[in-house]
Amino acid sequence: MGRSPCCEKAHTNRGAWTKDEDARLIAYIRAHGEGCWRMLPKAAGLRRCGKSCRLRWINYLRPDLKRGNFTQEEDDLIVKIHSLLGNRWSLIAGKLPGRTDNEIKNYWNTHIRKKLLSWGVDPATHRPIKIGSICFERRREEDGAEAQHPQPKCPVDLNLELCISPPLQQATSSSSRSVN
DNA sequence: AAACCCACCAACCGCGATACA
DNA sequence: GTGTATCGCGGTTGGTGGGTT
Repeated sequence: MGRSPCCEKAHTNRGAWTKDEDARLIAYIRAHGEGCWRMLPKAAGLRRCGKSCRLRWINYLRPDLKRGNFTQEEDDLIVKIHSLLGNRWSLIAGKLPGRTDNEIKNYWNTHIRKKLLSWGVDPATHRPIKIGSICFERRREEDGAEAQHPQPKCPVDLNLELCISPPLQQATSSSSRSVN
């Protein structure tokens, strides 16, 4: 048995939100607060599914959101936390006030991922990329590509070695993890 | 000026987790 | 203990704008 859809697609708007829809959503949440996303669209007079309302609020309309470019500090922090937690975007977002998981995920995929790859670092493991048994960086030296197209170097102070913070006994006795 | 390419990002989709009857 | 509804997360898609040919 398949999962039932979260909403009746035939009677809901899809795609980009209009100013009027944004205004209705903001007004409703200011008056009633967040929560019960399932009921919200009907109560707010929106032809959207609750999921869509929640996403729009969290990723775009929340008043505490910090818009604009990521700072170098945020950039470094994302890389460091990602090396510990992997693609746990909501957890990473929790360490970056004013940033959303979606925003960080997009930033990772469009900026940081490419930057790490250009350094010869695997974005998934945060370890030097190896091709077969040959290290990526060594290959570059061997084929002379480095001389013709010098690559940016990984910052010295950015520790990309995997470093799981919980002590060994915690790692074996508990699955809960925290980053501070 | 037009066509094409690419990067960015808002939004959607599917699924696991959780709450509740 | 089980089934259902809802929430929240992560992966992916698609529209748009800017740059290049």
